[in-house]
Amino acid sequence: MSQERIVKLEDIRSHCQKCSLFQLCMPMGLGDGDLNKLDKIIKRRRPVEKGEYLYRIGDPHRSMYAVRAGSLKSFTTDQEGQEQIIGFHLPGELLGLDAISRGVHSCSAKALETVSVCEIPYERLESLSQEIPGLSHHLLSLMSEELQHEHCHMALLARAPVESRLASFLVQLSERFKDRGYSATEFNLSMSRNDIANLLGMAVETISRLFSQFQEQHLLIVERKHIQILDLPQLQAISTHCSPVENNDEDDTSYSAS
Amino acid sequence: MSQERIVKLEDIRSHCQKCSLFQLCMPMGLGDGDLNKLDKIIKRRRPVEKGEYLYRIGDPHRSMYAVRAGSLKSFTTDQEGQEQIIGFHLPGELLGLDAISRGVHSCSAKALETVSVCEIPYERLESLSQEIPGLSHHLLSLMSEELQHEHCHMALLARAPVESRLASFLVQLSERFKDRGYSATEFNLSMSRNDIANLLGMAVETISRLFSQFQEQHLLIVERKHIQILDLPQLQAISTHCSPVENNDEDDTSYSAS
DNA sequence: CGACATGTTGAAGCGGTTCAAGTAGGGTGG
DNA sequence: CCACCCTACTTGAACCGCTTCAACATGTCG
Repeated sequence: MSQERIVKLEDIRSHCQKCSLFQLCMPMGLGDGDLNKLDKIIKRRRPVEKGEYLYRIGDPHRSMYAVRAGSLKSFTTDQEGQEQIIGFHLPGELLGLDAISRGVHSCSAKALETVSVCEIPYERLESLSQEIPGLSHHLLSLMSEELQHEHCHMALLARAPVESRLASFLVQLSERFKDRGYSATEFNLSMSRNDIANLLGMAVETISRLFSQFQEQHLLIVERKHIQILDLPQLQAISTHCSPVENNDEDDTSYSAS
Repeated sequence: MSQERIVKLEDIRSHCQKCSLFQLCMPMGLGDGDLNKLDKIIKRRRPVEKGEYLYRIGDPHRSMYAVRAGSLKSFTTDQEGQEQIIGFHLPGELLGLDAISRGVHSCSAKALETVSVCEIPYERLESLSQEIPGLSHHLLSLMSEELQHEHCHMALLARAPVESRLASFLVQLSERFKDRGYSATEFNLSMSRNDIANLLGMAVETISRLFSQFQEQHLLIVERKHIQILDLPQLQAISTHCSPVENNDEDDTSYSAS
């Protein structure tokens, strides 16, 4: 059993470096010792099936999660039970950063397909922050990135015409897939048209029409969930970029964890 | 000179407890020693005049700010220079939490009127986090609250009709003023109609029409910048609340800084 | 195979924008 | 102090982008 435990840790570590927790661990340049410490607090969970919740609004769970495989949607619910999708989470991305202030989740997370995640308890992560300098800064950094992204999305919802919204969505997906080593021009949508429409603040029918329109313009080929982007530059031209600050790809490297 | 310094610290501390940094310091139950440590890293700045920037997109400034008096707007700028307002900042509120990930500000902050702020350098705040347990958690908590608020705003932009948007905006302002000891039903708007329209993703003309409409419905009295709310319950009914999770007013008290 | 969810396409309607004109403050210079 | 201007705001009317409604098509799953 002791041996089984060791094997499991090895397994997690290799996964961390390759995918899920990459952005959580690597930018800080953790040593082997630190990586071990982090490994030890990570819980595994049984896979979450399509349609099941990872957590719901109001759940007291004090954890954050890293997606290992599959995808999820985050959404809030208004007084009438209407859901508003905040975003989608692909493999290698983190979620659950919203729950810190009140100790309860302020949005729900539902699996779009079978999902496997690593669970990282806040409390243990926070006490670990005392031991690993830079971890705390990194958490703040992650949240600030999320804030930044939501600022862009707000600009999209407030000002952009529908074509720009869908184009932005597709370009952004493309970039995320590319960053994770997948094709930037060919991928499957794990979410329904309804979910896309909800995220972008428009009607489902409009999404359909736009996909058809984009196809007629030879910007992409769409067949149900499958997307093949033919003219990424043109899609980028249609989309709206909110931040004129160019990504200098430095990320956190300029900050030396003291 | 040493005496002058002491007086200044006393001054800051009294200010912190009363207004600006209240939400930053108090929820953690800082002792006198800790409060002194915090006081020491806070810089004063000369007042920022109306129309001047506290910081701009791309500025490398690694600080966060607490508003002592006056108000500001935060906004991003898209490729065509069009601004999208993220939010307004009233006395006692913090801003600049966006700049952590890249080390540069991802939005600009401009004074709507003469503003005085306290500046808190990140780096010194972070090193202070090592000394004061709970400070780091509190920063995360503040950011997560901001995320939560933006989720609501996204739902507003994506789904709500214009009446709900303006009503929500007014109700929210009312609550913020109330929380700070001002009247919940009578206040002055420091921002222009244009800025409100921008924040809520609509045309200036629509804002004007809605103010007139609300006045005809005896929900409020508006005279230029001055707002007097007559029927707050009705305004709340018109507005949309995104989170069904009731504010239990516990805030951070349930979390005992270990 | 049938039933139900999901997606597509067309046509009508409307909420909110855009355009245009007019009003009111607030600041400046004579 | 008034005349002036300029910006902020208001109000009306036409227009249009997108939604809504309706019908149909296509998968998908029991």
